[in-house]
Amino acid sequence: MEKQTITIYDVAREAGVSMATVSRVVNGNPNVKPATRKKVLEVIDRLDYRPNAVARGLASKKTTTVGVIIPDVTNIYFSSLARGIDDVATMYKYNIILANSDENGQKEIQVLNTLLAKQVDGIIFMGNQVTDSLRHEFQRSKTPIVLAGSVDPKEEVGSVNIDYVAAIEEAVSTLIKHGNKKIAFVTGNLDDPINGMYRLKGYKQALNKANIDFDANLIFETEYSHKAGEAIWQKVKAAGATAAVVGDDELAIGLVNGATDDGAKLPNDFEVITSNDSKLTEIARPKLSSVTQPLYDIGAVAMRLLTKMMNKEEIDNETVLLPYGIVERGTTK
Amino acid sequence: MEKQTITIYDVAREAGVSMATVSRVVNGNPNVKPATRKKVLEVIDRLDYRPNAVARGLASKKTTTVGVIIPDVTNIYFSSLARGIDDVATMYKYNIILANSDENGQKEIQVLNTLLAKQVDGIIFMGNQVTDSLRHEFQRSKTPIVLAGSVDPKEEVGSVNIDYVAAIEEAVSTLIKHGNKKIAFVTGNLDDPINGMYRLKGYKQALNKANIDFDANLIFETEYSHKAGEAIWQKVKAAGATAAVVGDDELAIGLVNGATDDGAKLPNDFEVITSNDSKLTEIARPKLSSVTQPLYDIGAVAMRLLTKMMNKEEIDNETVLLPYGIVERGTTK
DNA sequence: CTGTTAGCGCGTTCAT
DNA sequence: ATGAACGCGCTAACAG
Repeated sequence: MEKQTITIYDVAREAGVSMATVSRVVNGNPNVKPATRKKVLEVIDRLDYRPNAVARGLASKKTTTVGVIIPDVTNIYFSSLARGIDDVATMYKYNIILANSDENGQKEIQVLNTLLAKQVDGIIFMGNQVTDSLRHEFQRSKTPIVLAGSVDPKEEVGSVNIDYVAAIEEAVSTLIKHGNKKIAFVTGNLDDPINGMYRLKGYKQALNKANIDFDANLIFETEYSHKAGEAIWQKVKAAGATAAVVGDDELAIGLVNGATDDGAKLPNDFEVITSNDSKLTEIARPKLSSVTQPLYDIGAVAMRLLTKMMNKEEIDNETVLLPYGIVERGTTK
Repeated sequence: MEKQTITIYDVAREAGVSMATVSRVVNGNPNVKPATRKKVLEVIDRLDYRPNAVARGLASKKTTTVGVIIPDVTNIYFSSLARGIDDVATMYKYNIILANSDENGQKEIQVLNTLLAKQVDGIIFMGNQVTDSLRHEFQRSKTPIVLAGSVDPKEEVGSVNIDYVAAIEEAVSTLIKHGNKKIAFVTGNLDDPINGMYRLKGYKQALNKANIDFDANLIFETEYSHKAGEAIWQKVKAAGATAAVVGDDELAIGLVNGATDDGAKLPNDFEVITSNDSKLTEIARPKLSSVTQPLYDIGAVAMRLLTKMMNKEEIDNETVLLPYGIVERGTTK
């Protein structure tokens, strides 16, 4: 199994120079006479030499690869972020090791450890919550980490997000303005601070400003899936809600479909505003009104931030908030 | 920047044994006296030692990571395959380097090269077509490669797919049985053999068996997006088609939405059968009838096949076809 | 069962 | 501008 074993040494010998010189031209070190550079380049080309990144990694202590922990690539919200991450990673000559965690705490720290063992230069984490054990692992490794579309209430690690509190407050206020008094809050795991702390807080604030009492029966915690959305419609309806803010697009479509299949006419009989503005919102019928957030950019900016950290550059702000908005499409009056 | 630099040497010294012994216990080599194993393990735990995978890779010439070239993670079809790939990769202790290619030939070979430079143990390729330059790169590296949901007409590289010819023939036949005579064939790039060769062949065969003349005006080549589907509806309609087989779910939903928004009632006014049976088919309204194919499994089996190749096991069949089917949901009578 | 000794392929001083 | 030599952390024979 002699895998392509042309080393820097072969090139050096063939070109009549030393390994050091070859290394220099490969790494673009200017201290090489143009003539010899040309000669070396030529040999490299002729021998079809390809630098071994592993050896390089060992010697330089840099792998030019970053780890990305993602709950599930199959979820359009996360895959959109991932795309942004990969694009700017590529832009900065990094590669991505992608690992699905299913938001399972144990898998997460497991994966984190193998990522660190592989000497990734940095890590981007997407997931429900930064548990203490996870934070512990983060800290004992000096590897830079940034959260994308995920939040650490203690703000001990860099992150890029939107202002979830304000976004949901605005969404709920919009619904209130449309005349709704009983607005369901349908979302995923409330252990995720994005749901249980921020979004819920925004929800309550909007209610408060409108002098509407908070009703715990209007809070629905479920999973991010179309099926879960369909299933929860009856409960939402039974609770007397006339509208809902939903934490995930797929879930929202499920709810909308559940309502529609049940004979409800949206948006007149029921209104919904979802949270991620993924492409699903335009695919659904009626199209989903939504909080807008720049998914691709969240990933892209997170990766950009990470490059700065890996590069030990000065960083003005470890936690960046990107702008959000509200678009009203077919599920609001 | 003293990154956690506890080496195998530190452990050896601290435990009063040689590096070799430490290496043995770390790698589960049975030739170690239980007592010393225990001692070493204890030191490893106390020192919080983590084997450096890069050094290991250099020494063993195995990185336990495989490269995955994907057109776009954001496309549910591919991300479904990716999920299957990652899951079995994890199962076999591999990690995945994920790289988006946008089906851009140049990016593909570019990415392929950096993957090889990083010494991945294997590669899974998803993409339109295996161009000659790509095949050239494949061959000059002795690295195992398998295609997932992608096809190489020359069958020179392993792959896992479904029988696209038969699947589409069956889909079209179903449409014909429903009384349709003018059936549009709406798909992506015809340069992709899956579209231009296999699916198209199945389409023609079905027509042929029903004695329906092939009409080139019913062939629509576009891109895999919802928008493209909406846009092409008017053309499909103008061509007089009463039904369509579509090569991508997002594209199909676009077509369906385009028709519906235009006042058509599906499935009575128009029928459509899509090709991937991704979760989008259940999300859309009406739900999409579809060729079914085990997306997750295609990825999983591809990865499994790759592990065998990396392991130099005997392989009975380099190109495996998984079963497909047809489900009729809301877009067929 | 355990220790010694070579590399793996490349980056990086330190001389020259 | 270029070369010699050492080391990155670990695996893999080979002895013992």
